[in-house]
Amino acid sequence: MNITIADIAKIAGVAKSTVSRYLNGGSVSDTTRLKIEQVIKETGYIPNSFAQSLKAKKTSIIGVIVPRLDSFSVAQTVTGMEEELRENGYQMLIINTNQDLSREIEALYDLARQKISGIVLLATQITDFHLAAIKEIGIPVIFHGQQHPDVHSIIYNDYAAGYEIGRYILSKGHNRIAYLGVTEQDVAVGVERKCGFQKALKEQSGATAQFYESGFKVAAAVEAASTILDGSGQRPTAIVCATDSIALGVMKAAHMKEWRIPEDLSVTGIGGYDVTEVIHPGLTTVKYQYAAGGRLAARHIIKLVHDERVDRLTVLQCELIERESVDNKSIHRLY
Amino acid sequence: MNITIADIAKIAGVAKSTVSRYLNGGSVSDTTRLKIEQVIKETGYIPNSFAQSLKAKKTSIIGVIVPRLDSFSVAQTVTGMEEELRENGYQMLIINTNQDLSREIEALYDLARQKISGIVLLATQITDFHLAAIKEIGIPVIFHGQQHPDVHSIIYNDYAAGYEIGRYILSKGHNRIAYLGVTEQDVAVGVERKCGFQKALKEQSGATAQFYESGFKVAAAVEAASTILDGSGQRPTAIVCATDSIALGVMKAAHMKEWRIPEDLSVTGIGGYDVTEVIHPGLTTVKYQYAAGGRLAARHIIKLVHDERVDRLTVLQCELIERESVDNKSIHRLY
DNA sequence: CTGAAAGCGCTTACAG
DNA sequence: CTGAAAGCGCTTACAG
Repeated sequence: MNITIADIAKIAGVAKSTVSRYLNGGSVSDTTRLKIEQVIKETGYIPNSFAQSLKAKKTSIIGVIVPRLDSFSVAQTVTGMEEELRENGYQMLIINTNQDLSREIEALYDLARQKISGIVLLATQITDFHLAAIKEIGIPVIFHGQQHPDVHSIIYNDYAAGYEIGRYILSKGHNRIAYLGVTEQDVAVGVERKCGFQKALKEQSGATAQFYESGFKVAAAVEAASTILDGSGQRPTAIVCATDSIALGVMKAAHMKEWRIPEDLSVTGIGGYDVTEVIHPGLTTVKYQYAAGGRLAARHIIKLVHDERVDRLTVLQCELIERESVDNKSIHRLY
Repeated sequence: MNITIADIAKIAGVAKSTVSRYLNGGSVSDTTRLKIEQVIKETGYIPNSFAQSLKAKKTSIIGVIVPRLDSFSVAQTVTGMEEELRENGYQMLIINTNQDLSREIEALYDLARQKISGIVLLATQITDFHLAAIKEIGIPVIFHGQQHPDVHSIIYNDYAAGYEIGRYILSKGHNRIAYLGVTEQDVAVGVERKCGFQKALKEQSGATAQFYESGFKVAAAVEAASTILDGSGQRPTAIVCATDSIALGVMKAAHMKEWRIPEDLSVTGIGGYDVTEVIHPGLTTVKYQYAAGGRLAARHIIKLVHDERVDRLTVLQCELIERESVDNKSIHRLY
């Protein structure tokens, strides 16, 4: 393992620079090429990429900072990103911050120290510390999932997603709706989706909604939903959820109370996780193309690394998927 | 960004070696320390980790080779691994091979070239090429999920999992059972689990089972299950599935045909994915501690990197979780 | 405590 | 086509 280019050169009876030239596709005579090739094969020589990078002053590694790995959206995004990166000769270094914002900042500096070529940050919140770090490290960074005017960003159209799902649920005649969202600190998921929904609500005279908040995990949603369903006031006919995970939690809470879906309660999600298609009843939701989003982020960061122009902001569209979790209240039932 | 230790030294009026010593916690006088600290702060100096690694001849990066990222088990495993690695000052470089075995071999060499300290391979199949590569690169490698006597391995007790689930389903009075497994090329999932199940079967006189094979994905399982359920022969009262994903597919197929679970068909999985708890009815399965397995793999690879002793083979136990997807045929129903 | 010098393994002009 | 030499940015004995 400790064979260096000098060893190869000595054994092959040539100069180091010749070996290096061979390695990098420079012109070498057939005889020396054959000789070098053989020695490399015999010795099992593997170039030391540090030394290479030390000269080249960069790696072909893209850093990806994620808040967690065990989430459908992140896993899909990262999968798409990895494929695109690999196809373009880049590797992916994943840093999982476990939802710790300060760790995101650290990660930014860490990656810079390692002369990563570029960074994609799957953001949940953007703070001044983020912006300061990005400015200081001076390597290309892309936000994915959240946006900021100073940084290249790729987002999903969360506002449209909320709006579509709102229009849909209202078109089905629901007017006692509970909206189960998440913290407003998450602009994309907590604010945009809700605002989109509210816009739909405003357009429909006579419709009202109650707004609630849940954590991101299924267990938190189960709890939040139980509170809503046990509520003393008017019971909602539908719960609109900011994410599919939350919708899953709501469905579970409903099952536990033996409410039927959609007869007793309609439920919608946002995200389009695979599992929403598999469960019964299938969940009506808005599908996000996470893998495609990941690929796009990869393509953009590669362009930035090559100093090519990239749109400051890219908005990815999404699509309503109608399944069986919403009851139609606007037609008269036969029985 | 191009500030080097030499710049710091010049500005601070000291030698490079002094700066280096400061950086590495060597003894420096208070005055020079203060001076250096200030210059570093002013310039925003970030050490070049290539140069560092070039001397140190190693990184603190562990490579993790995975067949895919968008799977519950992989995501959990990797999450656990990343936490343990980070807590010990290591970073994780993930390579996703997208189920392509030859890419696993490439990845092994790639990682070696980058002087990764160690490698964890989430294996599905082990070939001679793997073994040859591992021998050649000469850095520590751990198999996770599959075993081989020549390589440090961490596996789950797949045989016991199959056995437990077999005993359980038999104890519930099922005797027309379909076992829906996967390719035997995957020793852990395709062979071990099935053999465990078969052992349970042999111990119970009069019980028989039909064996079928499915792909790993839900969609493949839906198809396989449809074939079983439409079969001309005796219909099974239970389908035992080699993974939770397959069980999810079976449940979906059953719903599509309006078979009730568990009344018309019992279903079991193996894996213990989060979603199996959330769906209705809850899936009876065998829970694998994926995150803990990932942490353990991380701990082991770190030990190997430090030349410490590690058991050649570690077998992780798992636990039956009884939920609502299995009917009890051995009691007389009241109606 | 501090500094000059050599070296980690590679690449890159520059001569020949 | 080939080789000698300098240099990438850092660390590490070795003197002082």
